[in-house]
Amino acid sequence: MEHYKVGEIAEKIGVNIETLRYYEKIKIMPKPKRMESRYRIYDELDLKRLLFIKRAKELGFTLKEIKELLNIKIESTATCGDVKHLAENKLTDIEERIKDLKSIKNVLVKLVNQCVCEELSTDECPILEVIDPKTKSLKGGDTI
Amino acid sequence: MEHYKVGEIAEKIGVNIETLRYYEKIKIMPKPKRMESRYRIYDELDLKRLLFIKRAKELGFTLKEIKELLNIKIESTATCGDVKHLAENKLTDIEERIKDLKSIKNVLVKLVNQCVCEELSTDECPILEVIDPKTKSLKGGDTI
DNA sequence: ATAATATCAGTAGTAGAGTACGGAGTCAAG
DNA sequence: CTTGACTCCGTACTCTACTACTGATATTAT
Repeated sequence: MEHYKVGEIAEKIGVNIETLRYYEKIKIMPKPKRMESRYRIYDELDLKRLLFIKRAKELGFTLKEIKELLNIKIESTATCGDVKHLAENKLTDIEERIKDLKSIKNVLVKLVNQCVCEELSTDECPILEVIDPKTKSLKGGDTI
Repeated sequence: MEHYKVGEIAEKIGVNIETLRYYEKIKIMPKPKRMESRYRIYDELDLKRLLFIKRAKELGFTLKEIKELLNIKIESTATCGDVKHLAENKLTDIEERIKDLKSIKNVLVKLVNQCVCEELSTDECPILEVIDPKTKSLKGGDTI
């Protein structure tokens, strides 16, 4: 099994070393094993976890939410049904994100293909039409 | 045309009044018209813009990026070709977001349908497999 | 007309997510 | 066996995106 020192893994995923210590502190990353010198050692699983965290952040999840996503299966206190229920909520959230991103994408596609930029009055920005006002905010609902 | 006072529109979209003043300050929202009393007045277009900002934020865009998205068509200094080029980059970014969200979605669907939570060892978290490490980070590229 | 409520502008404070700094211990090359 | 690079830990600082507070006007309800 590959293993890395903190500087190596930081380099590999493109984050600051301090970020790794920070993730450890807020418990989104587990405490890594240590060498005799107390240097941290990371493995492939840590690498995967960090890549997931990085991308999920870019996709708009908070570290708190990412922690929940990563812990979905470990919640041994919850019944399988509970976990299922919560996973379903995350799923709904993600489906809505995909839907809205697709709407934005469509507008950009039109913009790129037709190059309509000159033809639009300053007042009508096509991108404003993509969000359906009927979509209610789901904030404050269930969390996993 | 409908119009709203700051408190009304804040209520309508579910943000703090101060947030509206903040958005005005950082110029992501235009300066609104005023009543004789100097009270701000917002209209339907402002409402749409604010809904877009709110949702785009939830989708992981920064206010800076959202500003760029909203200004894509107004950049009259840029040639149509430039705008097109930049819109294409945004498009690529969004397509990748959709792709990765779909991967996460698939894992959650499996989780929900098969309720595999009990069957997995603590070590193997299915969600960690969704991000393809070959995907390079595109940070620092073009911005609009 | 007057109390309660809303808005004004400016400034200060907060939460989340890092990022930097400093002095000490560790390792690897010359 | 020392010099330079790496890592350790704790603490302090930064940046983004708000959020709160204040004392002064403005509007609205009774």
